[in-house]
Amino acid sequence: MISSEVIRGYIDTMILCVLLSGENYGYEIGRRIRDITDDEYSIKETTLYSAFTRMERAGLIESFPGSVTYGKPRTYYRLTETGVKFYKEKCSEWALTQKIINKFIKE
Amino acid sequence: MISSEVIRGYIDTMILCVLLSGENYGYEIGRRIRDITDDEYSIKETTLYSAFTRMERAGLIESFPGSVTYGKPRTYYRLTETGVKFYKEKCSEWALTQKIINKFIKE
DNA sequence: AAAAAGTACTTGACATTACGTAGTACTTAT
DNA sequence: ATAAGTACTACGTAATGTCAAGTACTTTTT
Repeated sequence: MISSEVIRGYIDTMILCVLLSGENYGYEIGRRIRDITDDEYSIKETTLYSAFTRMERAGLIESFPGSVTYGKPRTYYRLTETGVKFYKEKCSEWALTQKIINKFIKE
Repeated sequence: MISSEVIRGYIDTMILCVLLSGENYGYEIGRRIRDITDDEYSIKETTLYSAFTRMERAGLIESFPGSVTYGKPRTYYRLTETGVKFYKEKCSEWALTQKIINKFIKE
């Protein structure tokens, strides 16, 4: 399991990516992230939910109550236009980041 | 210029990489980092010097006063064995990080 | 000679972020 | 009835990168 100091700065991108394939709620988004990475990365619950707060405040996502319940009532999230734009910017930035960091990596 | 929230977690690796090619002092290390990245990343002075403090405390580097002066007296740094080991670990970790984040990046 | 620019480092405060700990609330499986 | 799983919340904390400002010393420019 990877340390998350590394992933820092890409938590939001991961969440946005999952939301690209449709609206979803916290717990399931967390599961999707674990699945997508083949268990190599698992986002902490607190990290996830605090990211939602931050991202909604920043206008990247919108929340709405879910109708189906199983356990505590779900809160669903969907992407905003700003969110999609932000995601695309992050993708470009990631290319540059890799390019830069790779210059300091050997073998 | 790239946002540094992204680079976070690899500042130390960059510094260690520069020190791999020989002992050096802060200001010059900063310049080397800028050069290596073709001006695409420039480390902030405070970031650099606070990294030295942290890394020396962690035993990754050792400091010693420089004999040549030009401007304020220089403080030189060299790698420790722990530092070299840490650097290698970071290189492996970077491979994994890329693999993980790339799963959330489109086009 | 004086002023400016460049080198080299220091100090203190701050915002952001990921995460630990703990707890709530509700449903299904044992 | 109990445990386990689902789903979220609240509070506090440590680490990190950075801003603002300043010190100290050398070389270049005017």
